[in-house]
Amino acid sequence: MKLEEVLKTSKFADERHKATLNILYTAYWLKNNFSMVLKETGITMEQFNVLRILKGKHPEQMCVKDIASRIIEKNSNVPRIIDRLIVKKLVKRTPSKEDKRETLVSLTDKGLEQLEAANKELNSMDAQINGIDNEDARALNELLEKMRINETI
Amino acid sequence: MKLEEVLKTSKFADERHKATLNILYTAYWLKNNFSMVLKETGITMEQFNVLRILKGKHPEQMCVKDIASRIIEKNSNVPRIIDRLIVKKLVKRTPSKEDKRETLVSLTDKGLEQLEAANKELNSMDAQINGIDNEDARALNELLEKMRINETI
DNA sequence: GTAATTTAGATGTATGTACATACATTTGTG
DNA sequence: CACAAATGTATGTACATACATCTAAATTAC
Repeated sequence: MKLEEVLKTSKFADERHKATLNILYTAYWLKNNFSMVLKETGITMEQFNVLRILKGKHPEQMCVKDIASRIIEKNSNVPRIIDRLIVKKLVKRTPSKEDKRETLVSLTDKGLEQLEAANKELNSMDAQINGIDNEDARALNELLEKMRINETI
Repeated sequence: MKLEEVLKTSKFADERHKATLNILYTAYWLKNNFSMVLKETGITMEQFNVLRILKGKHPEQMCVKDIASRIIEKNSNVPRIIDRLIVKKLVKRTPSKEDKRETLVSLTDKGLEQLEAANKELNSMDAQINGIDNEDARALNELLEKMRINETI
């Protein structure tokens, strides 16, 4: 769907302005689709992201700071996301012995299980709704990284 | 900056998967930059968006539903964003006479003034941080709209 | 070796999102 | 006209974000 239809307006100053809004809307659209699928498994997208990051080191532990550095939304409050994952018994949290300031977090068996179930569903959803192939995706990645050329954050 | 550096990982299943994360991150990056500029004027990006939409009809009024249909994040709670703009005296809200269910909202002078000041600063920020030209932007818009080919929301 | 600084994480507050629900008003249908 | 359904808006709750501040622990500077 064209952005003009989505936002019921055609008042874009130029293609650059439209691209900015288009990225914001596409991210919203992606998040919405992901969230719908994840809802069935009872976790939010932010919680899924933390589980996904933990899987990268599984069965080892990661400290909160390491998780935070790999998360997309850098301002996320990782300790609070972990709180909710603990309640659901998807991760466990233990104080570090080397550095007593740190908290170490790792996936539980249940967490790994739920993550893999969620991944399966997300992949099949993505295959259905995402209309680009790997070649398009490569071009898209180049353009996005070109846009962020003056990385300020 | 490459996404690999941003997320401190290179574990992308393929270019499509990377593109998904790249869009999410670029939207986050855009929002963050916009928010930083808007912070000086004391409004959030969501509040700015409502002001921007109202300006499209200024000095006429818009009902809440019309505002909601033009906003990017369709699940936003527009009445509550308006609440906060009222407190800051940037918009005013009056009950509709034609349809007593509706609430009509319009920019105040102060609202218009703040909006234009914010726009000036946002444009100069965009010129500094956004590394694409209009031709790139056109390609980007095409790819994003191709991605959303199976619009489900 | 102790004070100052930095770092890791937790927590409080304001704002926003996602979603369910409530309520008044309008519209459609017999 | 009556009454069910749809519509426009507001509100409550759980979760998340943005950001400031706090505590404890580690690092550094002198």
